[in-house]
Amino acid sequence: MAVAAVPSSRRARSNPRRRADEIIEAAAQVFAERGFHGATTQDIADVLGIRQASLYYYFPSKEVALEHVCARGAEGFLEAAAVIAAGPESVTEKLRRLIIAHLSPLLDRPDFVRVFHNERKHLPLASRRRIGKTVRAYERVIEEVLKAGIRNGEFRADLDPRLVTFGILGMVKSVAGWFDKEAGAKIERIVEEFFRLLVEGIAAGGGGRRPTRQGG
Amino acid sequence: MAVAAVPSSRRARSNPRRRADEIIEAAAQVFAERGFHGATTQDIADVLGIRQASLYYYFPSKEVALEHVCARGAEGFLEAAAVIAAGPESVTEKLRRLIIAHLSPLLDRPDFVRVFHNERKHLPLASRRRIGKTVRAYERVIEEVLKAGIRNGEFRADLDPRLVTFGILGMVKSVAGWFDKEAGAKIERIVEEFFRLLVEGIAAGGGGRRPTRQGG
Amino acid sequence: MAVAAVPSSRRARSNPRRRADEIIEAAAQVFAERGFHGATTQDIADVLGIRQASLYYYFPSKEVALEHVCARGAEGFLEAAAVIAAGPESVTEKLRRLIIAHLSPLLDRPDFVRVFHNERKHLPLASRRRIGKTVRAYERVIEEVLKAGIRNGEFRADLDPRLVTFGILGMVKSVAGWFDKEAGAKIERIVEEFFRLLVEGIAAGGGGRRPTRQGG
Amino acid sequence: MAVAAVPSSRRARSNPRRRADEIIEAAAQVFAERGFHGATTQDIADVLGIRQASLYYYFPSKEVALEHVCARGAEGFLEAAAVIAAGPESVTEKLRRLIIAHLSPLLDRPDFVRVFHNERKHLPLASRRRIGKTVRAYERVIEEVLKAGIRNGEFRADLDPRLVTFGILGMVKSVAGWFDKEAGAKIERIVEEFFRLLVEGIAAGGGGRRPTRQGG
DNA sequence: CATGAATGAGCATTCATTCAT
DNA sequence: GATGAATGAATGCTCATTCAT
Repeated sequence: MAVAAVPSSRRARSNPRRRADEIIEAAAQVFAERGFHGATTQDIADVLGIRQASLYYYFPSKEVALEHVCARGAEGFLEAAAVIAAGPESVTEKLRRLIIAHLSPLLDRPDFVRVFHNERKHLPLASRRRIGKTVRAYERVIEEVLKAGIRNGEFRADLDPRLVTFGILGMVKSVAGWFDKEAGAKIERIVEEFFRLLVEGIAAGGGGRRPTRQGG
Repeated sequence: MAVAAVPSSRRARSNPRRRADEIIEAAAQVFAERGFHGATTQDIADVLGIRQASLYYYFPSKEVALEHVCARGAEGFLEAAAVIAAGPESVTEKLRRLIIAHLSPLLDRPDFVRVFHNERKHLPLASRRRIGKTVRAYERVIEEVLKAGIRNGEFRADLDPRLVTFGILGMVKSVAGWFDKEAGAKIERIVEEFFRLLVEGIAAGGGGRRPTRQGG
Repeated sequence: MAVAAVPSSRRARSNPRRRADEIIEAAAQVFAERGFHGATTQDIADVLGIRQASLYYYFPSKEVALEHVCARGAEGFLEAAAVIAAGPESVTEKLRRLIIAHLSPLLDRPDFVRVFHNERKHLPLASRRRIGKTVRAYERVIEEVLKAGIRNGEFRADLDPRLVTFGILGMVKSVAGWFDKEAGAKIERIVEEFFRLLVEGIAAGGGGRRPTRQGG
Repeated sequence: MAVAAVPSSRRARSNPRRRADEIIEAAAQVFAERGFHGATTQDIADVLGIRQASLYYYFPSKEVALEHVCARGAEGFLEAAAVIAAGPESVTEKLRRLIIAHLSPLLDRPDFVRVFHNERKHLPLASRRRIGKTVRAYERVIEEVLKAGIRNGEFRADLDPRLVTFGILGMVKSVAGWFDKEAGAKIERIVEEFFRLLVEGIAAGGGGRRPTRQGG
């Protein structure tokens, strides 16, 4: 699952496709670390050990590099979620799978996902709009799962599906910010923890206990 | 907590202290919108209707402006949380209050909070370290509340306090990203929804129910 | 003939209006010498003894500088020609005046005129179109004078007004290319020579003589 | 004089000499359209449908390409003019033939001629000097014809041969600038019109009428 | 207080050119 | 013959910052 770790390829025979991907990968890394506007094309070139001008053999502008990075960062999210939503499982199980699907990409392309989350606002208008539509479609998929759960009684009837969608995504998205630091924490543990937190809540023991304003 | 409603102040005789605050406020607005490196001092000057060079009468560098913005964005978080944590209420109620305390600043200085969250990584090393310590202290306060809840039986015994802390903060922090769009949604509704989500979970009926891998 | 228009200037500091004009003047000089694309902004700065970046305080792009230069290079041509065309003189005299009017600007702003002639094709589409209209209007003014001359019998009846217009303009325009080298040659001499060449032709004796294909 | 009708030659086995000529032809086209410094080697390659690097198989530098283009643009002018000047015809007829000789190359290699006229100033010093000598020799040939005409009484005695040479060349050269637009206008018409304009002048009817300053 | 003018440092981008294949 | 890959050297332009007034 880990990236094949293609050596920076000094030898004559590197696949050109691979080379272009390496460039974008370096861009992802640098954009993730310093932000789009905080990163220079020189930084990207330094990662690759090539001259700055050489970058432009592979992509025509820094902005286009960002588009590529964001595209790969967003890749598959909507499709995976749609497949899960269309499945036969209980909504509770679907929720678990959605969390897994949301977090998995962080394992093999964390920088891409981070850049997609944090730097997509710097995309040129056209691609920003396009990607915005995908994001909203993604949110809608989750919202629909929540609604289905409410309808079939698996989830609380008084849930605000939209707000809860944002809450779930916020919680899960935050993982991108600290996943490196906590690299030891297996992603499965995180998934399980968040899944139970979302389904059962924090409260201990017996059932329908309503937390009261004044508490115990 | 109420918005100070400082009129954009075109008057000649405004308190110099106030004027300096206006500058920082404009910086916060622009940094929030375009990011630190994506924003220019010209952008800030434009918001204020003054010349770019005039900014330097009030702060010595763009970086220092970011420090001011982040400082005000982080202001009070730790103290407020510490006060809540030290209070006599149940940990469940403390959790509710912590959420309120976390979200309130968004009401009167949303740009500052956003910049603090998203741009603090561009701070010079010294202040980044300082602010990092505060953040970790803040996280620890919450973690301790969770641990206390586990100890006294209010919270599930198998909770990972650190992971759940991150989850809660992630969920709550995400509000900063969409609060504008959902301006209609009263902050109280959001607090209530997230509070219940965290305490009770999403599942209907008895909280004790263990969600199973294969679900319904 | 030089533009006076010196409004109240400040102290030792030169009038900002003047300064901006100086920049454009340097640009004209450099564009005339090396062509638009052959000239660098550094070249312009060198002429002025300032740093290259300082140019951008006065104009936003090299292209805009070219627009200014061309604008001043084209300035007044159409108006002057229209005034002459509308005058009471004979068309023959009008022709003489048109030649004078065409050449005079070379005396006080030769570089501007040259750049207008040779580099206008490098203008951005919008201003190129605008200036193209002016040029065609200018040509039409001359063409109309020729037609009037044909109608009233001052000029040969079998003249092709359009072709002759181009011929006249071509002849007169060529002066821009060698005026420097021949600086000794007074402009009045050139005007007179070209005027007579155009009106009487080269042939000695009776103008009515038809040159024959086999000549002599 | 007829266009060689070189098919754009996609075939692999074209004569290498021919191929090199095609490269230069493409260069001429692009230099004519955008100017030497405004044209890129990529532009030239695009015209040919080959890669940019491939150009360097045929010529060692862009500057050398310009030398070739200018050389072909200037080719034959001096020789043709010298032959005409040495002929037995009347100077009037010689003038007509000189005009024809000057304009003919525009028919089969207009881009070369244009580049020679407009871009020769960007040639490296050595070839610029060489070509400058040819040009001056060419001008001298014409000047001598004029002088001969003055001496033998065919031309007006008060003509300034040098100035009139420039005037004639300017008028005739200008054709290069608008020949495309007026492609309908047969070159013969232009020659005839300019020839009569130069010999007889614009004025109608009876002979030695001196145009007066105040005219009709 | 504020600004006009200027600039140093840097940045994205271009482009002619090289060279191994 | 031709090209893919790469690069050195600009080039136009931006921007935070300075400073005399």
